[in-house]
Amino acid sequence: MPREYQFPFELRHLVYFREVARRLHFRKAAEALAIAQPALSRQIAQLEAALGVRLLNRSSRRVELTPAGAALLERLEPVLAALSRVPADLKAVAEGRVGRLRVAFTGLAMATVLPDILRGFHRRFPGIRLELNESPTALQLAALQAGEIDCGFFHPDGPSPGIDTTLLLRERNGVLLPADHPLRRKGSVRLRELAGTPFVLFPRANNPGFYDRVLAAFASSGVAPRIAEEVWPRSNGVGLVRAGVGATFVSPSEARNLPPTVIFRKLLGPAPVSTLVVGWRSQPPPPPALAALLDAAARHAAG
Amino acid sequence: MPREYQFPFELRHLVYFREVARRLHFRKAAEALAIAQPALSRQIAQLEAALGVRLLNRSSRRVELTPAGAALLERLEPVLAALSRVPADLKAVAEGRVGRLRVAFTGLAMATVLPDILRGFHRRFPGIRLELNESPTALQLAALQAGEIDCGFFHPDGPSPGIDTTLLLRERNGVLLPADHPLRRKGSVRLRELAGTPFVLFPRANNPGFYDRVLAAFASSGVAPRIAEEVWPRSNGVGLVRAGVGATFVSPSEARNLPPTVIFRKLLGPAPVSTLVVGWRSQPPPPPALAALLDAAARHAAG
DNA sequence: GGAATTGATACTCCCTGGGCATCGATGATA
DNA sequence: TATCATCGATGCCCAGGGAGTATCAATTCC
Repeated sequence: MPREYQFPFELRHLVYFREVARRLHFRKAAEALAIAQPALSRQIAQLEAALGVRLLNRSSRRVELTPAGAALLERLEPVLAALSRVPADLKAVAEGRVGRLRVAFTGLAMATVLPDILRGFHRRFPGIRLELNESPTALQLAALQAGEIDCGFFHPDGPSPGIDTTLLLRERNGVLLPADHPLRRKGSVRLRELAGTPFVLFPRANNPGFYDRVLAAFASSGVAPRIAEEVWPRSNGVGLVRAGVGATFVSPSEARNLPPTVIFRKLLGPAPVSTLVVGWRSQPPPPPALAALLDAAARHAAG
Repeated sequence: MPREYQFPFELRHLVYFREVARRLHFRKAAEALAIAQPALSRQIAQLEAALGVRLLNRSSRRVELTPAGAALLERLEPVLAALSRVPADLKAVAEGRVGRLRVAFTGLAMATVLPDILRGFHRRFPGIRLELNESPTALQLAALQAGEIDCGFFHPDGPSPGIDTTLLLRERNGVLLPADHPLRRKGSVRLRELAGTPFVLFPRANNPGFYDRVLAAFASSGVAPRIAEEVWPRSNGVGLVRAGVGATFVSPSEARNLPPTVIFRKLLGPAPVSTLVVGWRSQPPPPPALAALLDAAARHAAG
């Protein structure tokens, strides 16, 4: 009997028993298992002793299952089948062929680079299930630290300890104006010209770095911003602009995917700068599936 | 690494790994497993080598699961849980507390003793699932020999090799007459008085012993039977009698459960005798669940 | 910077699984 | 009916390897 940690038997006993129970013949089963018949007899006897139950009625001419033996065989089949798949499955997980990635992103990420990155990644790694959740930068950083997500697409406000990042996007923002805005005829505008225009921004806590860059741009233009609304996620800001509530800031990449019911104009002079990175825990090093996604992101940024 | 019969690991490795994966702490896991920490480290290393995959990232201060380790833990939980139930389940099967019995019976058995036997048995062994199938005697004997049923309630025609039986019922049959039969006023009749009455019998092959006893009873009464129909199962014969097709033979026990739309009369003089037994394979000896059913049947016959 | 804690390693012991030879039992065959 | 072949069980031995003890190297905390 094996040392008892929890089970009074070992996988060996179960596999041996299954072979005997299938063939109802010790010698043939032993041959199939590539062991000698006495060894098999002893292992079966051990298993019976460990369970305190007779599994096989055997004369020297016939071997047959007891009800308990039949019940054991029945229960064993699915268990052993599941275990036999484990090695190949784990290899696939380790190599990144199958698995799961928890990915967080901001609205800007989804409006710009993320769809392309995911499309290419999913084509090359169809076995990886992505769990995508929109989330503001601050929450993404906390979730990364806590190990709740594997990577995030966010807008960094300086470096974070233990988090590595790759820059994906760094763009001077332009402004998004309602279709009936007085400056709609101009090809580009200056912040100073927008002194009287109400702006749609977002809660500072969700991305303090960019929020402060917005205020800094206003300040260096010598105007004070009129903040009409704060809205989150940012994608809803476009609707407010279309509704004529005010203007807002968007990056050129984002503007390309907006309908012509709103007007995008480049900013001359001071302008807030959006940065988008993908970030992940530096320790432990990214497992293969994550490494593949990060690689896809980096190549998208470069190409 | 264990000798490779099929799996590159043993249950021990899996249980050890689960403990470490749950606690993320080798020393505490070793303590819980009641082994020394070095032994645990080595078994985990072996498991990783066998799978060709790193399961845990460990520094001397932190232990964490790799994606492959997380996948393994996920797959292990249900498997180990299923295996941990096996010993108790098999014990229950071996003791006859749970299980399955395949029981065949004839119409007469169901019309007489079987319901009582089953009611008592099921109350005392609620864990035993009964699979009940009506089947003629000859088929029951073949099914017993082939191991397709565990016991049968049938009408033996002499002893069968390898089959043990217990007598449950041995009754002189009476006759079942249509309500408008000329002899309906008599309290009992003789076969000789039924010379002109057509009879509803059954295919001889389904119970040749009883069939021949019927013919013998007619012969010793000096009359030749008029056979109107042969029908199977026998319960349908009652319907034909009620329809006025003819008379048939039934045992007094069976007659007690028949509606007053047909008339049962005892037979004086020669009469066929019905015997009902429960039979089972003599080798191997009946497992507990079957033994309990056989015991219930025997006690019903005695009591 | 020292101390404590953690997982890994070196070495040893001995338990136990496996092989070989053989036995007793059971049908098959002549 | 006597012989033979085949089956599973048993006795004996060997060696592989699992577990224990002592110790090491690395990391973190005070």
